[in-house]
Amino acid sequence: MPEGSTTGSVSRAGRPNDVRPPLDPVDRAILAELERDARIPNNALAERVGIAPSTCLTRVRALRERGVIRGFHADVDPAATGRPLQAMVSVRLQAAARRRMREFEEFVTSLPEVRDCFFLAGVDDYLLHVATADSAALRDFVVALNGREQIANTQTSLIFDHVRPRRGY
Amino acid sequence: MPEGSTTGSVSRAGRPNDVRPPLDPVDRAILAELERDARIPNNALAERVGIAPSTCLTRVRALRERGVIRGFHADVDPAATGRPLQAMVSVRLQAAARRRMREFEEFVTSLPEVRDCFFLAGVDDYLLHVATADSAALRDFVVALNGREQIANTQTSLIFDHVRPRRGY
DNA sequence: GGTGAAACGATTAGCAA
DNA sequence: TTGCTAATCGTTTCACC
Repeated sequence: MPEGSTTGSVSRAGRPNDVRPPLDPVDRAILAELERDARIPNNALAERVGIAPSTCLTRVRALRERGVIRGFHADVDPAATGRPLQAMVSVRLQAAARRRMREFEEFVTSLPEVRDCFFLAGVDDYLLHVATADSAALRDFVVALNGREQIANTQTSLIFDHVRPRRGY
Repeated sequence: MPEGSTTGSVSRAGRPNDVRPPLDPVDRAILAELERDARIPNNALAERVGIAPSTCLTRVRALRERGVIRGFHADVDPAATGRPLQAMVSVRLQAAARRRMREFEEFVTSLPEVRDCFFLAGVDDYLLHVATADSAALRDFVVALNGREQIANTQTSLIFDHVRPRRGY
């Protein structure tokens, strides 16, 4: 890979080891399409964004390798798998327990009820997005959380609805 | 939870048009795999869950048609697309504005900063998961929200980290 | 629910801009 | 360096067991 003279004319003389070229409009179109439907065939994706299939494949692979695309996931309806009740549980740790936050994170992410764990800067330390079978299961979950001496208090809000906007890039 | 025929005690074949048979262990294995990697080839998926490829394809299609799988989405790193700063913004509406919640939802889901919008039962009405370029952009977003007369108040917490546990079914 | 052949899409190598 | 074309390879589909 020749680094010497050829790149000099265009390169923004900043980081010689820059492996993160900016996303061009085609990359952004690819991201928008794959976020909408991660299983669109490469042919169809290429046509939608206006490039050849092989080029499209190369770009998608590059986006994965650069970490722009972190993965592809199925969106499974929690209600269909026996967890129709969702809630947000904010958690405040005991001041002394903040030295063992890793331990807490490993604990909560091992619980089957927890869908997401956000580590926050604010009055609360964590926000947990949980899904349970019913209100009794949710109560059991919260009671179990509060039973750990690391935890100062929790506050639970039921989720009536969850909208995930279509994102454009 | 293979307990032989004991499920009959709760879910009876009462509805002749029941198009939602319970998920069997193979279905659950398929869901777990597709949630982990939505782009796994059908062959590999079939082998992992121990059925023939054609059967696997039929099951995946059925799971989609039944709404158990709601879609497949790429997970795009917000930082790589110019939005490295994430926050949770809780929103309380004016009492009078609760009759026009649809309007509010359509507004916030049209904003490019908003990744998720949760409609809550609790002290706050909404929780917004947002991603912005920097703290100035976040401030502008919150100021713009508070500028709408529907909104009573907001509270913003920065997100330091977000862990998405691997879910098993 | 499984099998095999035909149809389709994905991938690679080599070429053109 | 990037994108295109064409041949190979693997995957999906469908009729049938």
